[in-house]
This record gives sequence, C-alpha cells and structure tokens, in this order.
Amino acid sequence: MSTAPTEIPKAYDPKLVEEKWYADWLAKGHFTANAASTKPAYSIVQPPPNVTGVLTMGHVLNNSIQDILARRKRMQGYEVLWLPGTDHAGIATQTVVEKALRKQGVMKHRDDLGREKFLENVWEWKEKHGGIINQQLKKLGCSCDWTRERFTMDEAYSRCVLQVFVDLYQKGLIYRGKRMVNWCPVSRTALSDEEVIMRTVAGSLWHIRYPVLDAKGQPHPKDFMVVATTRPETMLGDEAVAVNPSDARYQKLIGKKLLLPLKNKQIPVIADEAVDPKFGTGCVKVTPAHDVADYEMALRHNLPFTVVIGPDGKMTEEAGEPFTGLDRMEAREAVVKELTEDGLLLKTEPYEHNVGYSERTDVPIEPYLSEQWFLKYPQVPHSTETVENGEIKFYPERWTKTYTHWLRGIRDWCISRQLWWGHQIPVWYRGDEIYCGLEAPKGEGWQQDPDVLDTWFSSWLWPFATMGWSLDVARDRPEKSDVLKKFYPTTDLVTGPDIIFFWVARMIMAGYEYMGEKPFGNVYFTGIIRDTIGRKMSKSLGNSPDPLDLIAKYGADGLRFGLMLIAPQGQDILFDEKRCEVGRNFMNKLWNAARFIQMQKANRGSAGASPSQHNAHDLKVQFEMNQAIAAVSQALDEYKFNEAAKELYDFVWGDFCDWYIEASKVSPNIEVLDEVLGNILRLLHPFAPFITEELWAGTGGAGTIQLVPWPTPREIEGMTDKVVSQVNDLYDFVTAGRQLRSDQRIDPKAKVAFIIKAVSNEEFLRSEIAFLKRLLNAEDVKIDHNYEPPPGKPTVVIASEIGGPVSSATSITMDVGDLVVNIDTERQRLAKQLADTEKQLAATDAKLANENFVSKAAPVAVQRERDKQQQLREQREKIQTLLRALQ
RNA sequence: GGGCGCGUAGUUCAGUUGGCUAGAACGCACGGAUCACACCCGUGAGGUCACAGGUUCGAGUCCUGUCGCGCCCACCA
Repeated sequence: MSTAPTEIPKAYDPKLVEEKWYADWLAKGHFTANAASTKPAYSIVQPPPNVTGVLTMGHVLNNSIQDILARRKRMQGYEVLWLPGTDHAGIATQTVVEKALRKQGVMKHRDDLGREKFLENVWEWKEKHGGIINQQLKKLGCSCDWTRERFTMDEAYSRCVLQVFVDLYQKGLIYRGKRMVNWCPVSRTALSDEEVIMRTVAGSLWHIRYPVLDAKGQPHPKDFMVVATTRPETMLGDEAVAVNPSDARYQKLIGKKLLLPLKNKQIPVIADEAVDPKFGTGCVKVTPAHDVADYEMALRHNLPFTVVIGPDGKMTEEAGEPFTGLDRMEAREAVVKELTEDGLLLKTEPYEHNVGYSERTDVPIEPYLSEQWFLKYPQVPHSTETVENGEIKFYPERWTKTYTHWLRGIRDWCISRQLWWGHQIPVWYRGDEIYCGLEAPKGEGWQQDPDVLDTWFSSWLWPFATMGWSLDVARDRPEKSDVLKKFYPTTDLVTGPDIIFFWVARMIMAGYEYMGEKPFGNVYFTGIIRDTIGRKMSKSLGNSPDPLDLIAKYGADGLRFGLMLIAPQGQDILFDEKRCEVGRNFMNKLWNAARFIQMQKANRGSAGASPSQHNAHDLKVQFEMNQAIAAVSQALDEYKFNEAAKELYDFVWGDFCDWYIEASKVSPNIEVLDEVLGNILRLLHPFAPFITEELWAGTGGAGTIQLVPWPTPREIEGMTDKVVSQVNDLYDFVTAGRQLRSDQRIDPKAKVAFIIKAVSNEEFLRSEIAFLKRLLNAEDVKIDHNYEPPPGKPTVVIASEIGGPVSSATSITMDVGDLVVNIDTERQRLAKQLADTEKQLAATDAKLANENFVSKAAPVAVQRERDKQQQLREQREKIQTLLRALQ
C-alpha cells in the first residue's frame, strides 16, 4: 500500500476506465486458457449467437452470468476456458440476406443468382456484419478466450459436422425418406418439429356437402355426406372421406363412392379408427398430400397422393382451373365462393383452432410430402437417465421434467434443409447409386445432394467440435486435442430454456455418442427478459433497449449489476431501464467509499498508524464482512446471482457505508477499512469487473484483481456475540435519536443533547459518546442508568437486546434546551408505540395462556415467548409512565 | 387435453426445515447543500400474504380445492 494517493474524481465515470482495462486484459492474455496448466480446469462454452446478430438484453443477461462464473473461478484458482463463437444460423441468416438482396434489387428469388453467386453474397454479408456481437460483448467486459473463437462454418468445424454425418449414416441412424414434413412456403424448406410454433387462430369450420353416387355413378339429388373442414382449399386434393368403422350412421355408406365437388372426381368412403365419431359430423375428408393424419390414413388404405399445393404455397395444376396459380389463402376464398354458388356449402361456423407457424418467417406451415434426410437420435435412454439422476444438473431443477418428457416422446429429426447457406449434405448420387463420404466419389457423373443441414446439426457438436475434436471416419476413433483433454467435459452451460430441445438435449446426446462423456456438468437456465408489462422483447415491438446505449449511460458494471439484482433464478425478468440506475448508483457509492478511504490515508500521512486495538465498530464490520463473504459464496455456488448481488449491495451500502464509514469519521482504522474494501472489491469483481480493477489498482492492490484469491471468512480476534449485540443496540439508539429529531422537526443544524438510560452496558456506551454525538449531530450525549425522563422531554423507549437480566427497558431522551417541543407530536408518537407494544403483548399473552402451546411447543419457543412477554411488559409500563406525564 | 411455473406494500422481488412485530430495493411523502457520495443523507407512510377449506399449540410457509396470469407439450378434421 505504498502508492501515493492520487486525486480520485468525485463521480465515477465508467468511460474513463472500461476501455482501458479491457485492452490491458487482452494485451496481458488474462482470458487465454492454458491447456498445459496444472490448475484444475473450469470451462464453459458460450451459446454461439447468430453470426449476423446484434447484442440484445438476452445476450447481456446470459453473458453476464457466464462472465461472473468464469471470473470467480479464475479467482478461485482454476484454469478457465470460456470459449466464444458464432453460429451460421442457416435459415435466419439466409432469410436476412435474401431480404436485403431483394431490397437492393439484386434478385427476386435466390434462383436468379444461382447457388454459387448467392453464397458469395452471404459470405460477404457475414464478413461485413458478422462478429459485431463479439465487439459488443467486449464492451460488456466478457472475459472470453477470444484466441479460441469459433464459427460453425469454419473449415475445421465443418469437417467435424460432415464426419458426424458420415458416421451416423454408416451406423444407419441417418436415412433418407419421402415423408410428410413441416414446410415453410416462404423459405421453401423443410423444418423440424421444433421450428414450428403452434398458435391459436380464429378460423372457420366449413361444412361441405359431398354428393353420394348411386350404383350407376349418378349423384342422388338429396343424398350427401357432410364433411367439416378448416381448410377447404385442400379438398381439391381429396382422395376419400373417412368415417369411424363403428359409426352406425354411416355403415351403409362405407365402400360407396362420392362425387368430389369442384373436381367432379369419384372418391371412396373408407372406414378408419382415426376418425372420432363424436367430432363434427363424424365424416372426415382425406387429403393424403396435405395433412399428416390423412397421409397416414392414405398409407393404410392405399390411396393416391394428389399434390394441389406446391412448395411455394401456390395451387398446382393438379388443383385445376380456376384455382391453379392462386395462393393457398386466395384459393380458400375461391373454393368457398364456388361451393356457395353450387349450393354445396351447408354452413360456416367460427372455429378456434391451432395452426403451426414457421418460427422464422411467421407464416402457416404447410404439411408437405417430400424427400428428406432424417436422424434417429443416438443415446436417447442414456441421455434421459443422466439428467434424471443428476449427473447433469439443471438449475432450476424443474426443467429436467420438460427435458425428459421430450426425450421420451422423441421422434426422428428432419435434418435436411432446402437452403444454400449451411453445410451441404455429403451425399452424392449417380443414377441409382448413392455415396456418402467426406469427399466426392471418384468417377464421372456424380451429383451432390443440394440440401444443407439444419443449423442445429452443427451446433449440437459445439462443446467438443470447438476444442480440436476430429473423428476418423474410417477407424471410428475420435481424436482428442490437449484442449479437449483438459477442458472436456465442460463445467457449466448457461442458456435459455427456449432452446432446451433445439440445443441442450441434442448436445447431451452428441456428447455421449462422440466423447463417451457428458458435455457439461451443470446447466443454468436463465429467465426470459421481458418489458415492464411482461411482453417479450422484440424488434417489432420496439420495446427492447440497445444494450450499448445502456452501457454508455450507466456503465457496463452498472448495467450488469443492475440486471443481476433483478434476475431471480428461473424466473422471467421484467426489465426496466430504471434498474440500471440502481447499478450505476451502487458503483458510484463504492467509488466514493474508496475515495473516502483514500482521503483518510492522505490526511494521516504515513505517520498516522492505525490503532492496534480493534474497537467495537471494527469488530462488527468484520463480523458482517464474514457473513457477506459466506453468503455471497454460497449464493454463487447455488447459481443464485440475484441473492449474491443483493447481499453485496446491502453489506456495502448498509454495514460498510452507513455505519462503518460513519464510525470511521470518529476514529478511523485504515487497516480495517482497507481490508474490508479489498474484500468488497474481490467479491464484487465477477459482477463489476471494471470498477473493481480500477479501484484495486487505485488503492495500491498488487497485480490484477482477476487473479487475487476469492476471500474466505476468517477468525476475528476479540469477536463475541456480545460485541455484536452491543453495537446493534448502539445503532438502535442512533436511529431512535434521529427519529426524535425528525419527529420534532429539529433543524439539522441545531445542536441538541441526548440522555441515554442504559441498563447494563453503560461503560461501553460511555466509550461511544463521540460516535453518538457525531451520528446524532448532538452537542452532548449523557449516559445515565438512573435517568428518569422528565415530562415533556421527547423519549423513545427501547427494549434492549443487551444481555443481563430481562429488565431492560432502556431509553433515549432528547433535550432541546430553549427550543420548543411539540407535545402533541410526542404524545402521538408515544401513543402509537404503546399501541404497537400492546398489540404484541396481547399476542404473546394469548400464546402463553394457551395450555397447548406451553405443553406442546418446543421449550425454546416457549422460553422465548416468556422473555418477550417480560420485556414487553416493562416497555409498556415505561411508555405508559411517559404518556401519563404528558396528559 | 396433459405438464410446469407464478399470484406477498404503488412496482419488482426476498421470506430457509412451520415459531420474535411479514422484510428489501425502487417509487412516494417530509426534512436536509453536514467536511466520501444529491448517482447523496435522515425520517416516515404503505400489506385482510389471490380466495375457500384442512392439518397443527401455531400457516405467507404444509395439504386439498377454486379463481386469475404466464409458459411448454399434444395430428381431433
């Protein structure tokens, strides 16, 4: 502590320190993990944000938490790897770039450019806009190992993706098949089930008559079957009408033919168990090519598949005139119109139902029959068990249920996408031949599958493909780098619960399949950031603040701390910019506390040694510091970041600033001030890296605070329970005295006197007169165990905690000298206090009068109640006496 | 239809295995340029713990039910 104190500015200005320190940390390589280190490993892989994304509040939350974990572990002596990176985000990026290119008039559809040219544009876009988010994370203070930054389309990473594909293909887990898939007509690609979000929409249920044909194939004028549908446009592709085989109403009709309206086509009436006779009319139109349930029925009954809606969402030629070429929604109206004109529409009723929407483009999904690649998930039972038995722990735990429920009902994953941006499927065709391998097969005429893989098919390998993993497909033996050996399995994963299926579950399966080990030990699920009225933050709503603006206004530390303070484990966060003010104010408070200490040192110079004896305030603050260290450590161990933040806030602002620094103005102990501040800086560093480093350096700390050991509670010499309760009582007198001043509207500048009636700790109080005088702004403070407050002098009766006999109604009396006391105010105050006391006493009396309580409750509880009763009685008596004197 | 979570001060949240007068922060009211800090200091007001039963000597806390809000899963046309 030899550095000369420098002038510290009055208000903390984050701009002056944040950039400076971040550059310093990078230059010194503090974030770079060393695989050869002998320290224990701690690792965490960052959920890779979309490469073209910009920082959102969600990222701020997520990455602040990861940074807190990483920084604390560094202080605890771990070799930390926090691996950052970005995701190519196939469909998202492609959609964005397509939109931009259309806007620029470069193309109408990507086919205009062709695959190669289009991809050039995407890469260009990626170079230009990619990685912005990482610059933003640096502003936030994130201590990622940027030397190991990865991108899911890096050469090495891509190789891993293809190796895994080939391997799973060889294992027979990947297969190709013509299936009904979720089709997005805007992106013109298949989607996985997880990319479809169900939405309740107010639609209609149209009841349509299908004429029954007689033996000669002629429609009966009055004989109809009535089907109910929410999608009349699909009737153009109907191949049957189905009824339940046990439905008595339609027994006779099974096997007969109907005339499909608008198409004048004969379709059969079939019987199938899938039909619920109680719903609607009990007759279902069957559209094999455009409905999942119908598709399955068609397979059972050998029906043909007529495709009437094309991949672009428009009606095909099969739909027939005048519908061909219409958009599916236009076709719906046109069909309804024609049916109405033909008198075949029986009725239309409003109907609420669920419709699947594309997560990305927000249009209704079309069930679409096409050739796609599918994956039978590996390691499903094992992945379920390990989360269930806690080998992989979820925080909050309840997400395990969601996870296992999904795994138990898991279905094959459609991994092919009809996009260009992504990893092209490593399969080649030549006639009937098919080849799957890392490179194109030798020989002429091979055509590679044009599809790419689902983005998540690359990100599910993230925990190891980023660390130098490689699979020798021929020998089926993974190669492990030193990094992998040191840092896999990773320790913690921090992510949102919205990607528990997309990402977390799949990483677990991939980890077991390819590493033979879990990918991470703990998964912390953050809440979702919402606005003050609970809406999700979104660009379109305009309710999501730009984190960079917030950093500029409140400082990165202020933003981080403010956010952590309101982020309870597992609950959504209602974010209000005001929260950042709390963080910023707290940083400023800390700044000024440090400034105070600096000034103390300057005042005393090197000559003024600290008192060697610790006084009661020193002991008390050290006691509270121990509590804080323990509480913060435990909260962080349990991933309760808001509790840790709250604990720090209360200790710093309350115990340290409000009481200890105030006491220090009477008799400072620089050593203790330094020690407590030092510990505060260490505890706070994971939350607020910049200010703590700045103050650490500014107060003469050695090296970087990042590598200073995490504090632990220590034995305090001279510390007893009695000291703590004595000091608590002392503080109670201060509060009570201030109450009197405030009640009686005594000008803060007016010096008044106080007389304290002590019971058993007179000597201690006498030693604290200077302290009392200062905090009460008093001219004089007297301690007198015989003092009886005279009538009219404002007095607060205090039930003392200080040991000794339970005869302890102490008091503090204010003597205002010549000033006038408002007797009414005083009477009111006493009356209120008396009422409170009596209320409590009544409750206590009732309890003790209850024989059941006395005999059944724990003896400690009973004794406590008795002590309380005694105290309250004395207190009541004192107050009554005072009050009587005022009548 | 199934599953999960949440209802505590104006607001956002704490509230351990049931047991001192249900706490905090922000906001609000009043007072204050006191020599760390007005991004501050001091004092205060504000709650039938969603509702109804039950268990218990004792319930914000445990159990059952009801209502309200949110999320996830599910192919009833």
